Amino acid sequence: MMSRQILVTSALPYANGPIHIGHLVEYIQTDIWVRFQRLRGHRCLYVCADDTHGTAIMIRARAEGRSEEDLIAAMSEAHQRDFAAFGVQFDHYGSTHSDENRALCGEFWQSLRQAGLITERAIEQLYDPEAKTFLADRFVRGTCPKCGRPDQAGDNCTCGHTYSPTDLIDPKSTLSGATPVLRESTHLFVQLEKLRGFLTEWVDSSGALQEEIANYLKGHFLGEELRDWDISRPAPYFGFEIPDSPGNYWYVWFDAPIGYIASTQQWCQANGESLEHWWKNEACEIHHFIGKDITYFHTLFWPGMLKTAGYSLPTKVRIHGFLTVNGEKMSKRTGTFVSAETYLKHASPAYLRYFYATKLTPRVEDLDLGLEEFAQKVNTDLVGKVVNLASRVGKFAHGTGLSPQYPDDGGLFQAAAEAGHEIAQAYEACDYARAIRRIMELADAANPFVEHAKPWEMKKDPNREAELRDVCTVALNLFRQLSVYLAPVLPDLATKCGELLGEEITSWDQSRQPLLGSPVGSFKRMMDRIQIEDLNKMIEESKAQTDADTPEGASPFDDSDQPLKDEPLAEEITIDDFAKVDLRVARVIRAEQVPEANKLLKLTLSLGGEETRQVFAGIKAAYEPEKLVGRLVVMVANLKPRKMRFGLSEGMVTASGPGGAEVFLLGLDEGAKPGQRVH
RNA sequence: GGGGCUGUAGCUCAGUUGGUUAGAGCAGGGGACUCAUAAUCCCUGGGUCGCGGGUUCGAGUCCUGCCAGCCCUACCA
Repeated sequence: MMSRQILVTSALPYANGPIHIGHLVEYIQTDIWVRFQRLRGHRCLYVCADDTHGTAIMIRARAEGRSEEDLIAAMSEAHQRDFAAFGVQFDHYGSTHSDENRALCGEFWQSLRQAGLITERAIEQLYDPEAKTFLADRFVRGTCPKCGRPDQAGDNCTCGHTYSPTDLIDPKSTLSGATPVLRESTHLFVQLEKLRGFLTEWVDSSGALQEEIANYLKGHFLGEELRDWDISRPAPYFGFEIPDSPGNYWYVWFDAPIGYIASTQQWCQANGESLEHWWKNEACEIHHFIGKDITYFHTLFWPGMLKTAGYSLPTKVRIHGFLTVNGEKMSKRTGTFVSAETYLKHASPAYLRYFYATKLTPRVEDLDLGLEEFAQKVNTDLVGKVVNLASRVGKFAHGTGLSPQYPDDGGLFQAAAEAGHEIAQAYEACDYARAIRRIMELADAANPFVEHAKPWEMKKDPNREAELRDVCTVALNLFRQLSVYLAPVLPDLATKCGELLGEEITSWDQSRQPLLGSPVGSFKRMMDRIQIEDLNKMIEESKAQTDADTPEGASPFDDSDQPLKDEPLAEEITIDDFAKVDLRVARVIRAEQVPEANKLLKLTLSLGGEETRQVFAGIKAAYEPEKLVGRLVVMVANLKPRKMRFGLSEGMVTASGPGGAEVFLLGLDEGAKPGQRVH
């Protein structure tokens, strides 16, 4: 087999927070791939770095009263410690805040200038006069211009409306509380449209992208004119100042991917290699592992930049989905937002590596960590099947050693050796789920062999020692094959296997030849079962950390303060004001879909007797019409009727919640009668 | 509304270019064993392959319409 030269990257984690189990999907996925390539004898360089620039870092450093450099150094250390603990082995871990990166950014910039891709224009942006900084959308809050809700984010409201922060009524800076002013500044843009020909061709036929991603890009971006990419930010900004545009800085997404190259360069300098050999060499493959959220930076801007600057284009951009826990988005409130550090206190990194491997496919699908499934899979597959194989003959084998010739095992070893091709293909294609499935089939075939051979009976008969040794030889060699195949995922298990059998596992080909005639070390427990209680404790601890972040404490209920933050209390009113609103108990007597409406249901409400009202309610995503019929609701009965596209709405049904599927109708206790007023 | 993806046993998923009675693991039920971390082994129940059309001698697999879910994006309130 020809040895390949491969450069691999994972996305650069942002230096604004700790690594959590969601990040780890990607780093574990990448690390498995890298270890696999090395086991196959390929030359593989794995580089990464902290992504350190941008307003968020600047703000956080200020808030903590220290320099940005100080903050990012501490973060980098924490990140690297977490990665190391999970067995993620980089050849080099750099930082985008490095001299090498600054120089490379300058080089890319020059190329873009020379290619005539840079343009300038003035844009208006909100500016915080107290904090003396321009405000990114998320640092502005104000009243929604559409629905009038106060304290909404800079780019969209909980009502679903999207707008520009300059449209907000009464905007406030979240940094200082000051009222931002509109200020004009010059921004620099990359005219991506000029690269359309190249990008279309690359997306279509380079083979670098998963099919669904290529479809998405073609349907979504390349279908219309590509917008200019705003690539600069005015001072103050933590980043690199643009040499030929004083007072302006490269936007963090310009220098972040260049950080891949800068980090490689640092490694090259330390190891006496040339950067060109890795980044301007057709023989060198380049693989980027990223999450779906940063797809378009890596599949449009980045190839465009590389092409313009004369660097190699990615061989593959391998995009994965997000992590969900117990079927839901990770959330601090439910304790499923687990940091790497917290995880490590409760469970072994090997478990997570294995579980992720069983779930990872080449598709851009979200991956669910069901805690029950997690524990069950690790306990059954790894402890019950794989390690058990060694565990059950370990004691016998220590006495006998391995047979000088490989005994008849009914073809098990041979079959497993042949399965190696298929397993390798699956690893190569990032289809770890498939690889693991095949490996577990082998483990499933191995245990019955021991069962039927009954080594424990042989042990009792001194005349059968040779037979016993043969059984051990088979079981341990099958175990060794599994360890080789699992080595990319479980390097520690491979190490322990190597120690037990006296030969380190360093190559995939070790799965093809049995180990014979050598002594066997004393068996040591290789892996423990997960206790589900440990995982529960992990969740509890994560939850507790969140509570600690929001002091108040001592409440027996752990309701979040977020709803109140999202929608603060309205101004005081008198009882007479309240009396103007006529709230009535009503019974839903009909509930229908409105075919043309996305969010609305058409309700017919009875106020008792013959009195009915037709009301359109935005609760389609939250309620099925059939289940509403018959129930009591509270309606605003004296609201001025409103003509809507679908008909007249003669009132309003009361409910809480931000909208969408999270809408909760007000209910009534037993005994209430339609038509009764709510006081 | 537009785009992308998904929909196969209770759960997690496999089903290669369409080809015999649709598979695995786990969970469930029954039994066996004791070397092993209440591990293992044997047997076993369970599916109108989201729904409807079409192409075909033959469709989970191809085409089409619809439904549901997730994501992106827009609009409407």
